[in-house]
Amino acid sequence: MGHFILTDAMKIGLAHQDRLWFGVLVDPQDQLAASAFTPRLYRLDKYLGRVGQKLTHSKPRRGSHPLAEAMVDLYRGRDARTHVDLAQGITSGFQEQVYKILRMIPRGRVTSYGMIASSISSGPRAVGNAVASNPWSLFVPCHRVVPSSLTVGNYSMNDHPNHESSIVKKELLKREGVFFQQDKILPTSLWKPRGE
DNA sequence: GCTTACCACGATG
DNA sequence: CATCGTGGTAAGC
Repeated sequence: MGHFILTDAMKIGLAHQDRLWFGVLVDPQDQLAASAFTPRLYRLDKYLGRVGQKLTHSKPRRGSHPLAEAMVDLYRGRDARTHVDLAQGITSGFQEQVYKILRMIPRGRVTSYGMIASSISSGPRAVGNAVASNPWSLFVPCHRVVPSSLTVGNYSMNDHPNHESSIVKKELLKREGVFFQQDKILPTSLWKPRGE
């Protein structure tokens, strides 16, 4: 039986965004099965509930969990924990390859879909697909992937990508120390994955 | 099983 | 701006 943990509403200091909900799904071995944050509570419920249902066949419950706190810390730009146990075997092999690279992107830096693709001999759209279905929001930093144009690009937050989400992505990157000039990221902040 | 439509992309003109 | 190539997925036969 798994745990579906939902944290309290958070108020955060963005101009266009006055609150966010954070939640994590933790398996019986205390490994992180999924994490999500969104302005719409029902989306969080829906997403984490669905993953939980698939994984555990049991009703998740609400409560508190240190990982949820860690998630909020990450959101606020603090590096709470250096290591988090991620549940294994819930993503495809290709996704694993991509997520492994995401976890190497240093704080304060970004990389591009295309650069990841060439480092694993794949295509940028395929990488986009994988990045978009990252189950471990914030813990696996998919927000550090941007288009080759060095604009912030899209971010879905378990919804269709939209403007609000892109603002969140941009604020996250700024807080992590990525350099912007207007809406463009400076090339200094670009990090290149090592080839295979 | 196979086919197709859909994409958080990229290169080109 | 438009268009096309592209690889991986999931949903539909």
